[in-house]
Amino acid sequence: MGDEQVAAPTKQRRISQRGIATRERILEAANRLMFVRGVNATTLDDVREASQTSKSQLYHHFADKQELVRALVKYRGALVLQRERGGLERLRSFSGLVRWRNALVQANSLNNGKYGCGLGSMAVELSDQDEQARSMLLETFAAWEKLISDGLHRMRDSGALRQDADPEKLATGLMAALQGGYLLANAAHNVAPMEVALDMALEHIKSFLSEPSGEPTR
Amino acid sequence: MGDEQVAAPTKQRRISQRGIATRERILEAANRLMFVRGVNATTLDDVREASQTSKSQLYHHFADKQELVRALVKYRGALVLQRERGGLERLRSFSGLVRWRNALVQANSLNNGKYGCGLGSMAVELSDQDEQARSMLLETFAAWEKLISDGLHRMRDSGALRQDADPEKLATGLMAALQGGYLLANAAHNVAPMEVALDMALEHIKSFLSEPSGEPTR
DNA sequence: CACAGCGGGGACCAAATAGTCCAGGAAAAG
DNA sequence: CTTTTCCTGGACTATTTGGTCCCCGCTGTG
Repeated sequence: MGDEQVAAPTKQRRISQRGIATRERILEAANRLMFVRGVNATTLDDVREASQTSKSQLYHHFADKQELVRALVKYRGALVLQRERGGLERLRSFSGLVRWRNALVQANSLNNGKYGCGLGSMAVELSDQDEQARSMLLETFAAWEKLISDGLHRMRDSGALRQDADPEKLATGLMAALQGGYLLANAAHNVAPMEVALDMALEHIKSFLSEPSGEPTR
Repeated sequence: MGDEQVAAPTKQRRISQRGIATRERILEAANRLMFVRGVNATTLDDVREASQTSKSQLYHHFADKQELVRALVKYRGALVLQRERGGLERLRSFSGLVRWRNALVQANSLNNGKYGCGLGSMAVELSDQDEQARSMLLETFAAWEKLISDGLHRMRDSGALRQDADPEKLATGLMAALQGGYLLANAAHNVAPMEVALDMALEHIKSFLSEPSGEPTR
């Protein structure tokens, strides 16, 4: 009867700069810790200590641990996609793919193959445990693969790749090789298997390159 | 001074049939539960309940959770290797590889891609957490890859594969594609990415098959 | 049948860990 | 400057979970 609220005001909470910074600090700490120890093996107390915050802040910014983890999935996904956009957005040639491969290998070799892929390891840990996290990770993988397949499409359009190349499948295969490579490298504490895996995938893509000159073999 | 024991009697515990059966029951339950929920997300109470045993039995047969997990790594590794030996021991042709691929895909499609590889998911969860488990998993992966590379060696020796094929690298690439495929299939709850990944790896191996007739292209 | 030692049930304990609360301080709005 | 709302510190609670203990039963052996 009284003043009904039209177009619900959403109870918009004011948010201060300091609050944003704290939230960011928590996420950043969770990101680091859960990268090296895994999600389930990291406690909120670890995060609290590493982020120099207190319990109440954790629960002020995140409803519970699950929410923190989900926020981390989003956070890490954004990081990876941003990084990958840099390396793949202008991909137009096979040598660009090789450079991309080298960058990933070099980054992973800095920790001797340890820890694996920030996205892949979360996918393994969370897929059977948090449906929402799984679906976010799935989307992120899709976006990542799309960065690759878009590049491959450009290569096909420019004639570098043959018409019978399937950019989507090639991208999926490359992503699988990358993730499998991360996994084996992590188990071996050695980046070598990841190199072999990526090289296999690149070799496979190479087999779809147009003949530089001369008529096709068949 | 007194009666020093020569050649320590090892305090050999008698072990009854019933004891063996209980231990097996525990391992089998842990295997099932940790396969679907993950290792860290499975509690000892879950295992106790699922195996119809009691706390004291768990600790009678395993020193602590870590030991149980390590025993599971061994147990599961033995299962996988046994299964794979069946499919790979007589591998002599490319079509054999295809059959092997189909069997894996079909098995995984029964759960819509969920849960991933029993070995791979443990590798992700444990590699950064239990050095001993990691090294056992590493050995198991090596043995698994060797089953593959042995088959490829046979194919090369028989002339099916060209001399410039590198069985070890091909096996590593195939294993990475498999593991990456499992991972993506798990995230997607769909076996399709695993198929694409395995097909890529098989296609790559195919490119090393000897020309059935006619002279080599180059 | 008696005895030794393994196997088992389940209560109990202790530590770790998630989650709550409230008072006080900082920052934005009026 | 005053008021309101947000942000923070940190003590406190509840629950989960790994791990211990004790006592009894079973089983095989002499």
